[in-house]
Amino acid sequence: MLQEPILTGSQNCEECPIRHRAVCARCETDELQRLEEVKYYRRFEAGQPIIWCGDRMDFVGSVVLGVASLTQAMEDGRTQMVGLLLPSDFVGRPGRAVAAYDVTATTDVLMCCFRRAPFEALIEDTPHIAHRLLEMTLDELDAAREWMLVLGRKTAREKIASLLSIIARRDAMLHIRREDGPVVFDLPLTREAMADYLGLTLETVSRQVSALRKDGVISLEGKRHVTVPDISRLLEEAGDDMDGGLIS
Amino acid sequence: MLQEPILTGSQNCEECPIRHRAVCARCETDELQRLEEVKYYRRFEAGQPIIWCGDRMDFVGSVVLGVASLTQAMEDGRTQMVGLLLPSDFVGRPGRAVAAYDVTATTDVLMCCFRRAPFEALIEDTPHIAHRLLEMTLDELDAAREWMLVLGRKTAREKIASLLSIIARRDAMLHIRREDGPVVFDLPLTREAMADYLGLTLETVSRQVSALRKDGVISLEGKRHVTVPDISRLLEEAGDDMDGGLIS
DNA sequence: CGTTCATTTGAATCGTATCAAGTGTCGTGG
DNA sequence: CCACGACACTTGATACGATTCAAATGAACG
Repeated sequence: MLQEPILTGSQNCEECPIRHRAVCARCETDELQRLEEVKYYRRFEAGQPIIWCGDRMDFVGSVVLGVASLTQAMEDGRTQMVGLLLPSDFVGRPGRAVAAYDVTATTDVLMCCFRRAPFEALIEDTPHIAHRLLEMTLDELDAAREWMLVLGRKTAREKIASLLSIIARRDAMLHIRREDGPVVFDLPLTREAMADYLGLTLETVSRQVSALRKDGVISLEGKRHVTVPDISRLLEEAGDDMDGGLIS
Repeated sequence: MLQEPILTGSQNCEECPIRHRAVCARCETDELQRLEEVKYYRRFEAGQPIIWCGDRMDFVGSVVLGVASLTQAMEDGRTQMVGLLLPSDFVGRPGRAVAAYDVTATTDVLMCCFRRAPFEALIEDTPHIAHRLLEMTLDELDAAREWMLVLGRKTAREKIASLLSIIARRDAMLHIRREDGPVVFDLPLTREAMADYLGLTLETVSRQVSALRKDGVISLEGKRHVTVPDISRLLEEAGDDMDGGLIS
């Protein structure tokens, strides 16, 4: 398991892959310097916990590389994913010392961490950071609400199609691609994680993925590599009618 | 329908019932004055739309009195409530000109509105407002995530118990009451609104409310007035084990 | 008194969960 | 090189919970 992928933290903010999307996006050079003083990098292997619910948090930070998940659990073991953390997403809540959710590395993850106390002080007197954080929080709230519609009202098949759409859309934002060609991506989630995301069992996830494959909505190579020949067909299956618009 | 209840907008912020919980909570007197310059009141009758999804928004604002709901709809009519707006809750997203959700008055509602453009300018140079808005948005995000667990993983009975707990908890925050006495409140929602909140049908809501009544978890006078003899019993039914703690 | 609307209740159906078994792939150790 | 277990995933049979469709009840109002 001691592969060393691209996870070497660039110490330099200017070259950081999330420089223009993370909480620091709007910072000027001098503001970045103040951030760098309280920042450090941490790596987590796929499957490893990043934070346990109830733990004291001595840092907040950004996902730089990889995928992490925010989950909530009931005592009897039922769990629900409540956030999918992709590169540039923020972890932790300023002003809160104790974690409210479990955070787990879904793939190998590189986090850019800020010591909590000095970061909170920075928020107070750096409007560029506070503003960006507000903007990001509003975006997350919108995402959470879209997700609520999925959880509350969509069928299993629609839920799977919705999840695939979300991942496809994100991928479309990163890798530039032709307008109407097939979309190709790797699922960063196991069937179980997909189930926790969608409020289903892993068996139902498996069945519905197979069904979408049989119906030609997607095709698979291996278990994780997905090709979507016609993205608007997938969106139709998801029950959304935002036709075509990959860039939200 | 032309009842005129307590919905007379106090023009004076100092006497406003949500003065210390709304977006203006942290404002100093001079900051309040700048807000007052761009503020006006609007009333909405129960059942009336406040904003339609896709509408241009020329204001943002706070719910002062009453209950409103934020809902998302699919083309085929399925709808999911994604926010329950109580007094002091904020409506609208600074920086966004077009409404993303339908907003409907569930009861009679009094809103304190701010013209959008000047309000956005105020955010820029009034850290007290920006900060409070961030704090409120983070709270809403937490609420949305708790709700996602309810939608994704709880049974119909647990969903109803969860909703009643949430309303009971809110009521406990407003009306001071003895530590361990019975909790009494009015449901501000119809069975259909409850169903839209919980991702159920109204028939299932009705059945589960009846079941909780038969099992002595709650008692009803009329359809809407609820008495909870033992709040910890209700929390147990909700599947939460936050025992007793009414104040979160 | 009749209409309307919210709610309740009943019976049948359907979708997803549950329980159980089986497949395929990978890495390890004999 | 093959047997082994571990793990992720698939598939099947059955059970159960919530939906659907339908009808009945009750309160509010003109």
